[in-house]
Amino acid sequence: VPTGRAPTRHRQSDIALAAGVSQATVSMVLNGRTGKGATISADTRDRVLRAAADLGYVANPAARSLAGGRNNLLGVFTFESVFPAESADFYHPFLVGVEREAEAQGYDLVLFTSSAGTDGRRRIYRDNANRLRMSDGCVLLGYEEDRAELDRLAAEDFPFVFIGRREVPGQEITYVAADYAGATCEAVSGLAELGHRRVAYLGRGHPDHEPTVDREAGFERARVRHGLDPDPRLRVAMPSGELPAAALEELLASGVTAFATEDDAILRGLLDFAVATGRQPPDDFSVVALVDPTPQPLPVLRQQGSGQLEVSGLRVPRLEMGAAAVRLLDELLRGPVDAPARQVVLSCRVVAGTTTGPVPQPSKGHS
Amino acid sequence: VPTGRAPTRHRQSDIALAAGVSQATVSMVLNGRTGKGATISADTRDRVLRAAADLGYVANPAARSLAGGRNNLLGVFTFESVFPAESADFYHPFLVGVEREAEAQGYDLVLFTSSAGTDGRRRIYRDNANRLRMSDGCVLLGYEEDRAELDRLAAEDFPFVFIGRREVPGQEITYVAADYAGATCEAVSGLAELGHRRVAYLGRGHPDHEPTVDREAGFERARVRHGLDPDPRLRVAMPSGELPAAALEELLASGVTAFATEDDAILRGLLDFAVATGRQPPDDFSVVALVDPTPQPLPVLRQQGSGQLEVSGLRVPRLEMGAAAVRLLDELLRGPVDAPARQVVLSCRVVAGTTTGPVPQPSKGHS
DNA sequence: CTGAAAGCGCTTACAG
DNA sequence: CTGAAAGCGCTTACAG
Repeated sequence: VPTGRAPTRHRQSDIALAAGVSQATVSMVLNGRTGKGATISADTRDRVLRAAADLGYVANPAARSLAGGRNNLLGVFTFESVFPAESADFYHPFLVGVEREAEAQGYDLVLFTSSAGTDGRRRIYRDNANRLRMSDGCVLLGYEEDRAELDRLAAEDFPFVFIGRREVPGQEITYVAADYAGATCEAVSGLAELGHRRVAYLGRGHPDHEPTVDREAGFERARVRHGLDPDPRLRVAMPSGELPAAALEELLASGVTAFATEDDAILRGLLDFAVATGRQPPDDFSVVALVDPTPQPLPVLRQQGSGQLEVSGLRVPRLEMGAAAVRLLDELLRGPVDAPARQVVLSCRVVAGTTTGPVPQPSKGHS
Repeated sequence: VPTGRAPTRHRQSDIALAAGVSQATVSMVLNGRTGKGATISADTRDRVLRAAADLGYVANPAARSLAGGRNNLLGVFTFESVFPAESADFYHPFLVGVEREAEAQGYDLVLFTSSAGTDGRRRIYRDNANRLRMSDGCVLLGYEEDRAELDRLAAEDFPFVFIGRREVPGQEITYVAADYAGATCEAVSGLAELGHRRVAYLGRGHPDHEPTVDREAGFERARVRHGLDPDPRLRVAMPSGELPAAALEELLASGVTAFATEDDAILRGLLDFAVATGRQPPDDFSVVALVDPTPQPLPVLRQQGSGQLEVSGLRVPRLEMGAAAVRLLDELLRGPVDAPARQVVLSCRVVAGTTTGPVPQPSKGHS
């Protein structure tokens, strides 16, 4: 006998009593059930409805979902150690997209905030249990995902959608990704069309990370297509996100006229370098960013001409990706259990901003 | 017989089978039950725990809460029509506070995104059900709350905490509020100490809204304390948030030297008026804002001296309020069912910014 | 057209 | 120390 706090609430059996029908009939009326050879006389209907109104009846959602099997709850899980509820966070727009589409589809959202591990990283599996199962299905995101956890999750039959391309060995998983390869190719092609021939790729050099692989592939595609300099020294791996000024000077001295930056930290490092050395894109070199600059103020450049600094490069459709993830998850939940995994790839906008321009006049001879 | 995809999910009876015990024992072990004359042998405990881990067991939250147990799920509900996941939203910092404290306390969060009504307003009661009951308890927020719904919720015995002071007739509810009265008094007293005697209160004029009542009470306290002009025309009610320039001109002509603005729209309207008429706080009049200006750029004033424009006035401790709400809710959930409602009031910081200064020299005689 | 019954997955007295 | 049983409030075949 539970000690619950519920005694004040009425249940279907109370209505049934008041209306002089069975509890099952109350359920049917309240849910507007019709087909299945079940019809309710108008009279009964009215009595039930009136009794329900009189008693201020409210269905117990827990009981409802227990009986019906579904929660109407979509999970949101991120591997990032800080839940991206901060504004100006890179992940925030994904969440906004998820939330809007969840609203449109009539789902509530569970934010798995409880699962921070001792190291500050979030974990799916805690005490050897998968808390995501609290929800009907889950949207996952985060750059630094834990592959072991992801592999284990993929091995279960729990429905989930990753935001971002991720490959799990031996499994097909459902994801919604940005077309980093295509957009990078487009952005770098833009540089080539401006005349740039020695373009440096400044990246983290994570060879196992799909988003990096995609950008590098797009870069290579543009390089081949436009006959850009294949010099391997132009592929700069900077795992910490920092590159010494000396190395940048060396690249410039070697004839590099444009940079593609893989992430925000690298972009900012490059702009800081420009400020520190009195340089100015696009006069001294061009820059394309391979991901949106975050809204934090950018380093102020020497003189920004008439208008604002607008970084050239990709714009990841984060809102749309979040919304698409929810739609995919919804399809997963509605479809048959054995439906195949699906992959959706959304195009990025490529912006011609104020950080790209023609090849600067070489100070030293360079054809 | 439900058609769901649930059969893959393990339940306590599966563990019981695997561990060779009864389902009830599994429940006890999993819930760490001890007292009540119920003890479990270490051996049984281990077997159950191991089986649960092997099967990746996770409790069904609906079943748990139906049976009177707990979910570890805290709800977040806002009456605002757009869920405040947008950055730069007034409500966003509340949510960040809620989320951080939820993480600290080990709760997951349910965002009730599904409950948008046809009019775009969110509703607690939909399809005759209180969906909040999906969670163990709920944090509510939103300026334009629906009193009928709030009253109905208060009449139930569902645990919730409102962020903001709200009074429900005949009920004590638990809330965490900002001390608008005290902070408004402090801010207006600051004006008085600068010599202002005719201070206008620009508000929405919602006499039933507690935050408005509190600010007006604080204003009145300061007025009496400092012998400010009691002229009732200085209490300006502008329900739409807009006041015609002519009315502002009239106030200034009548000798008003300072304004207290109740919300962000009114503040911006006043600053726009200043820009449009070539005026400049604090040279031509002083302004204190009775709520934080949102991060959107403010109207650019004629000349902002050496530094930035910083609006004088209150700073609502929104993060702290969100966190406090979760702590209150946690106490409600841990405490006895009949524990009394609690009210927590947090102080606001009062900032002396760049929009307040000494009384301008009167253009027309005015003592 | 409506009722009796089973069952969703749990928690909690209550017997052993 | 552990099991059998009741019950939380619903939905849904299945009989009438």
